[in-house]
Amino acid sequence: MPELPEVEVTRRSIDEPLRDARVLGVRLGKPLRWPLGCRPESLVGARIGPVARRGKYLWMPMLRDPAADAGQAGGLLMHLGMSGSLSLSNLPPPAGAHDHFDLETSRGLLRLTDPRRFGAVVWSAGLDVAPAAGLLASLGPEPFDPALTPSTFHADLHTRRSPIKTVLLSGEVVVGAGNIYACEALFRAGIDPRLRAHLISRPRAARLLEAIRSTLAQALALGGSTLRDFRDAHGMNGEFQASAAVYGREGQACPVCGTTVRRLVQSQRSTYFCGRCQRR
DNA sequence: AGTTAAACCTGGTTGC
DNA sequence: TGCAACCAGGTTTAAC
Repeated sequence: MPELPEVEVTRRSIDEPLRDARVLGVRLGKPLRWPLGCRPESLVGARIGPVARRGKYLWMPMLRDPAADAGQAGGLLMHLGMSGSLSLSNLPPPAGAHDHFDLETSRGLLRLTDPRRFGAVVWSAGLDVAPAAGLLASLGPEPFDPALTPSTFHADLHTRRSPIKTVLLSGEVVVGAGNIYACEALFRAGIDPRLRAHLISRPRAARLLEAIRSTLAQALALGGSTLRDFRDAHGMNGEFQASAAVYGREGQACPVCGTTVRRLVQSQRSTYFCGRCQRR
């Protein structure tokens, strides 16, 4: 479910409601991708700081007041995997079969529901995202980072020989575009997803960067994409999927030229594209 | 070293 | 109706 827009929508839906909330308890369900990395009880008493995002990861600071608090300061690095979503509620229903992490706080219960359990909640000591860098080390720049320019983007693409679709999915050149938005951005940029990244010209790289930004920005404004089950922490679904030109539309007419949208498999993921609008 | 397959899981949909 | 096969928003790990 969650690419950058969905994760950011989620972040915005929990940041303010949980600000300065106290952790009252933790409940763990089945194992997620990685172990929590600390005793669940050790989180009790912490104060939740501003929730941040890096790529598709969320960072929730667990602050301590040194005066009368022996607990360790750090934070929780959270990932929604393929099927995860967070919900925040004052009257939560009993934990279901797919509810694998509950953070009981003074401002409601934050719950991670994740049927496939590709998601994660990992403790990391330290007050910033950076120390949790083990998992974040290979991430490329944020799509809206001003330091990411057509020049740097083009230079990075120039070092990759894989198909551009695969390179975008790797998140090593720019983070945030998953399968839906990589397909949509390539469509908007008029680039064939099979084109090897290093062969992309400077002007086309500039156009692709702009397409990635406009696609992610539009998705964010529409609350993300809800293909099956994505919801923000208040239960609101996204609306971007209705705006998708090619994703999930194999066999349908391209909205621009009418050519039949095709599907192919790259890196074991479906790629949707228009063979006429998108060129090598 | 760089690129590609396999793996982690569950559930919904499709087709015989 | 039953059951096998395939599909799904991600990312690490192992293998060419």
